[in-house]
Amino acid sequence: MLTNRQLQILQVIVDDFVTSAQPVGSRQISKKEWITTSPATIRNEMADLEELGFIEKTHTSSGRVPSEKGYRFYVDHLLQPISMSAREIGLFQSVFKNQIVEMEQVIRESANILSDLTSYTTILLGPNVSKHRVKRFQIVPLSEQTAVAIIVTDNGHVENRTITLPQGFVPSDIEKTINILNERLVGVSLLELQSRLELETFNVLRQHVNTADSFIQSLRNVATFQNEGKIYFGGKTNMFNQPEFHDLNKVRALMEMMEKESQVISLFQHEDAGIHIRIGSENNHLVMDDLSVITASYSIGNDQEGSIAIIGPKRMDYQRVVSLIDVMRSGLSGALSNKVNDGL
Amino acid sequence: MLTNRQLQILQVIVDDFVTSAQPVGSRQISKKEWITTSPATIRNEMADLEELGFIEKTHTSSGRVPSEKGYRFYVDHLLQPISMSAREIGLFQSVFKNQIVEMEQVIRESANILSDLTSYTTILLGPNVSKHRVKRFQIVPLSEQTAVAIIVTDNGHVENRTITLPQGFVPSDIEKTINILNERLVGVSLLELQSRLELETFNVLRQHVNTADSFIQSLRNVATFQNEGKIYFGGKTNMFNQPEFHDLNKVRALMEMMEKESQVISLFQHEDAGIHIRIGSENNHLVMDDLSVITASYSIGNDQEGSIAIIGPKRMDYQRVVSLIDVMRSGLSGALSNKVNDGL
DNA sequence: TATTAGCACTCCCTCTTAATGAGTGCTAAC
DNA sequence: GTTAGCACTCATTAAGAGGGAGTGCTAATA
Repeated sequence: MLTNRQLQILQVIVDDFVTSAQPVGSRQISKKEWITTSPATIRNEMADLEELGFIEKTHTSSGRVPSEKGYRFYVDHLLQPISMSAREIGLFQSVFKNQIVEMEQVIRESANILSDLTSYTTILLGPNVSKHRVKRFQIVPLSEQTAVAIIVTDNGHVENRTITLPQGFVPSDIEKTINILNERLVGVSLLELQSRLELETFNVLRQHVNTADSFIQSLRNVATFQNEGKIYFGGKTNMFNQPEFHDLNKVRALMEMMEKESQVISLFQHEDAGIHIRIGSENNHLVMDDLSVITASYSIGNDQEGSIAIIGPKRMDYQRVVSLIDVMRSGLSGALSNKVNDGL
Repeated sequence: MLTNRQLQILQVIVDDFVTSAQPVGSRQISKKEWITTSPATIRNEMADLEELGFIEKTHTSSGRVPSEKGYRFYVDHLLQPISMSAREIGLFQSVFKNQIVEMEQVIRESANILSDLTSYTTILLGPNVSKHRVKRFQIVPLSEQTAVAIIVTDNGHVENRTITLPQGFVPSDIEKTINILNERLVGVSLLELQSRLELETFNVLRQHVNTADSFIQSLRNVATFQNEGKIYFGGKTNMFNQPEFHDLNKVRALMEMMEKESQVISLFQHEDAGIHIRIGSENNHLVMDDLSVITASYSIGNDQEGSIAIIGPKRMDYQRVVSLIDVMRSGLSGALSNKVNDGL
């Protein structure tokens, strides 16, 4: 168990290192007015803290730097919520109050604001469409052989695919197909759509419509959706400002990671909802060893969610980011749920 | 006018510098088997070439490097088409032959292949939708107040917007609106759509439908499209491999540029069609001073086009890239025009 | 007259060395 | 338990030396 004085010292080390990016020495700590002991005493305490694994040296005679364990302890025990400045609050309100029409735009703006305020990189995961429910099917023929199939969901999301029509398919066949699909599948969630099609709808189609297997295959494709929401980035190049990223290889690795959708998505995986902080190697990804990720999820209406992530150096201003992400999550939830209730 | 020997020497300097990224010295040039003169003579010629502005030194006693004027001359007069390897041809065919369904996917893959083959960054501009023609309007109500308006174009492209319905708008009003829109606007290009709405359709609507000005405003929004095609990137991080980009600030500036849509679009602006090469400062953009951009356009069907750009260091393998981009342009044009003819 | 060998000179790059300074750990005194 | 004092470590910076690649010029050569 850490003594009070050790807690104080650990806190100063983390806080100072977060702002300066320089190893923190005993003299520097002793300068804080609320620290009354001499540098020598602090050095003894630091030796203990190091032995316990909370801080480490960059070389034999350097100041101390928080270890991952140190950050973890700081995040778990020393973090205190801070309040936001008027300017920040204003910025948030500008996105949410401003009657913005499209959900997509709200999310996009949010990502930018968050990255501006933190000067870290922000990733927003849009809501997963798989819980939307079908509102309407439509098939619009383009030519003898092709048509566009459209699904409108209860949230106003529109999915569309180009499909191939069977030989000899006539307009009345299209009408019939549309009717069958709408009769049977309106209200079904996109997640269930595939299985519902297989289990019943295809059979009905085969009975009533001059159809072909290739057409059914096309419809199968229509019902296949991306499993995850769309990804929005804010401040992709912000990491260039961080001194720990003055190394080209690191920047490069990070940039490459962000180009790969699956790797980005994996940053968001969590057992439960709430605000999560993953520090350095806790991300289980070599590229992320020097980075921390703070994630939270926001909700839209009753059962849909999206996620927010802020990626910064391990030496991240956790207090601030946690506060900001919390405000953003509730702001987004509020703004977007309203839209849903309005039927949008 | 340059002598034959000067042409030869300039060519060697450009070719060698392109592959090695190192200033080229007289001795190195004299080693080429088809160069028969001694280093001393070559030095004299180089002094002349330098005076004429085609090459320059990085410092007093360094080898020579092509100047922008030198590259320009090389590109205009010394470039010879090269043939592609079997492997490369195979790669291209895999995108175009493979019966890929969605146009978007073909474009995306093309960007990746091109960046893989060149190890530069590729940008593809999707076709501009403004020349598509309306195939069908659809309005799907979501709630009392909101609905989704959908436009399907003759190419199978789907545009959609959420709109607000006027108070007291009933289903039959929606039916009427859909009919009016489809009667009057099918076949109109998206470019003209706005003006056609204003000139006639809105008046008809006002006569037949219990409508409101807010509704008309919504429809106006529906007819507003992005002016340019979608942007696809390939090999965004390839520039990290180029030795001239071992400077963090340059990489950063480039990355930031690529995040800004308008700046990316401006790379494509050209008076006429065909393959264009812009070298360094010819791009009129500070960030691009060390970069060259080769652009070409591809066509889809009769009157739509998209563009291809390859961004590399000024020290770019112009011959190869020009060949590749030319193959890609005709391949893309062929593949996508077929799709259009199939009605897709 | 065009070409070339020879040579002094320039500038970059790398390696070494020395000086500086921030910070530590330990010991002994308070 | 705390602290002053001091020897020690290591990163960082600056200055200097040596080597190498390449040039420009001059004088000799074909």
